[in-house]
Amino acid sequence: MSKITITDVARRANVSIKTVSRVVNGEPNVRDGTRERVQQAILDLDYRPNPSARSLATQRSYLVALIYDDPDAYEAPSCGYVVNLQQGLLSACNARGFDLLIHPANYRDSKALENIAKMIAHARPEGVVLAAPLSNMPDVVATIEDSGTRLIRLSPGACATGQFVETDDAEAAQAMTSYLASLGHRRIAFVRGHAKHSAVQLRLSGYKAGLRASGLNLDPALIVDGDNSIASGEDAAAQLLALEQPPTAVFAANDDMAAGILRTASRFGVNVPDQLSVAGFDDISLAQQIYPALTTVRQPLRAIAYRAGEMIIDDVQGTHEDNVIPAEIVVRESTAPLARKH
Amino acid sequence: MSKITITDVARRANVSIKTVSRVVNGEPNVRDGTRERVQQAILDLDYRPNPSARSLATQRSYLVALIYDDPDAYEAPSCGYVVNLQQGLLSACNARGFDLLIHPANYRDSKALENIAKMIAHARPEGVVLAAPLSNMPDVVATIEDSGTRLIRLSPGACATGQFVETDDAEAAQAMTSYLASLGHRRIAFVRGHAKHSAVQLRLSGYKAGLRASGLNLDPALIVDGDNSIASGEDAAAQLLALEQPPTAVFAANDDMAAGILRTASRFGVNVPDQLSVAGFDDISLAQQIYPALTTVRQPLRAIAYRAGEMIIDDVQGTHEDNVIPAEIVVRESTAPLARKH
DNA sequence: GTGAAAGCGCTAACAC
DNA sequence: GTGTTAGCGCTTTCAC
Repeated sequence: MSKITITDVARRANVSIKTVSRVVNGEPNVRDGTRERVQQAILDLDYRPNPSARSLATQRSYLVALIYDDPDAYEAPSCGYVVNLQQGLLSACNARGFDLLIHPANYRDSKALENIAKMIAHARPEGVVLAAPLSNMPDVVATIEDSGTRLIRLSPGACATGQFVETDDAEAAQAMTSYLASLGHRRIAFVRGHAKHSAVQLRLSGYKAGLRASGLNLDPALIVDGDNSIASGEDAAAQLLALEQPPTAVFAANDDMAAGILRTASRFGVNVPDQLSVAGFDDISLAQQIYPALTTVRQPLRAIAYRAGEMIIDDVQGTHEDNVIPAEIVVRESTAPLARKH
Repeated sequence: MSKITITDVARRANVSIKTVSRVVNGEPNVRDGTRERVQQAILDLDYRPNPSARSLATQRSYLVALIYDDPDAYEAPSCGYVVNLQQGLLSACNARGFDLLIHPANYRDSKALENIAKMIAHARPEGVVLAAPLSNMPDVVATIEDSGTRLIRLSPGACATGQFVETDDAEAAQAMTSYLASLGHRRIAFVRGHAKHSAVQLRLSGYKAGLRASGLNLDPALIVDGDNSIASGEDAAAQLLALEQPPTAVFAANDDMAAGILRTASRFGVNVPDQLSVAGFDDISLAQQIYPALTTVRQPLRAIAYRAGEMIIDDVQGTHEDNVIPAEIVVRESTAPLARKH
């Protein structure tokens, strides 16, 4: 409990408290010599500005809040999502002397909106980062906006108004397709996801763009439907492997379906990746637990959250492009260069 | 940004700000009528005390910090641990008007201690909750104690000095053993974990106590060594199933070994749980992902963290017993009543 | 029971 | 360049 105040520093450096304040806040209009004297006094005394006093005087909280869907904690998958966002946002905050408030909101709870409003009214964060899928929910968005707090939404999907940060699913799918093509594959299949998922359409068009960019023709027989489940991946693979000219690579619109493809391949005695390359999307934890470990697309969650933090704290808007963070391709064991024909 | 201050409320209720302060803080010496008038004014105006002003005046921060080992975020297992602790602590904090500060510390980083000290000096939390395994590290503990902040350690293991909250591994192992006995099993084997792990000894003695409590004799042939790995679980199971009188239930000192036992059983054509019941310890995410899903012991992380929060905020010590939270037995598919002999 | 006044540690506005 | 003086919104004496 350092009881050292700005007055102590001022006395020791033989200046007024205002000058100390200037030095602490890096304001101009301080002679170099004075500045150094003050800095020395700060070091000597191990002075730390009192954040409450500062907040009170500036009418600012130096706080950012992260609101996310309350992960029903014993389920692992969503935990990774949350923890990554926390870390990314935390680095942005700490680098700027801000603190982070976390607020898990259970949207199935009727009091969720009330709790959010209460938290904002109580802690008065300078901005709120709203994670998906909450970022898609109009009432949640409205609640935060009504509070007058700055709001950055993460991957808001279709209704992308206001400020947001996201990854471009189409671009990522294109990159993965191009990656598969770069391995020499010419017959690259695509397994679509559930039609309702808005990202699905983007991933499909990214696949098409990837083919085009790689100078490959689109063969409609190589595009099959799935519904995001493992089972549908199994079915899709069975269908594809039964083709007269089966694909040498399959890109599934999510990891679960890719896992299903792996299963079918194993059942058909098709070796992955030697005879068939398989790629997924999302990088769920399953992706590295199955064998062969799945090559997939990963959202750069930390970078996304970091960017959101910057936007709030540095009060920047950024061009649309600044706020679309490219996804990463994670190459694991399920993809390999096309085997040469004999 | 509610700009309503205590003065506004005082004016509307025709009292002095001190009286409003009394009402807000539930202090005595306010006539009932006055109190009601003030409360009505607070509601009418939607008044929220300014936390910074309060902190400044009271010299308190109304903050609790949670320090945990920085989960290398893309690995799921540790995420669940962290998120559960956060949630438990958060509920304790929110219920008391406190906020939670999270501080992931990477102990492999040479600046970790410095960062912890910096966080404490900057934010001045009223207490720190230190999660395992950091709670075992003398330098981390010393850094926090030097700051003068109140410290509660979680599962500190051997060196349990000062205040801490933990689960009793021995008691939990005893409960699981008794549970297996209650299913009718008389030959219950135990697979020990890595000798270096301090909890291992406790789990073994809990097993022994469980047998005793259930009126079963200890058969040394039913206690085999493992090293906490899946492979060692496979070996142990092979050894146990080869016995003249094999066990009808196996309790492994951790989930990984239990998973290994499941594998061997499948290889031997032994059906789990019909012919063999298998139980683990820890409830790692793998436990519910494998088939059959594993019956296991789970640390009540939320309850532990909640208790730690209480200790800090309510400034209670609690008896040793209050601070030992019993683990939960999670019954899934890998255990069943002993099949009757024909 | 209630209120007036002082002060928590800082920044902002304005002198000098 | 530097210092003086008021607050920021609350709690805390201590008087009434």
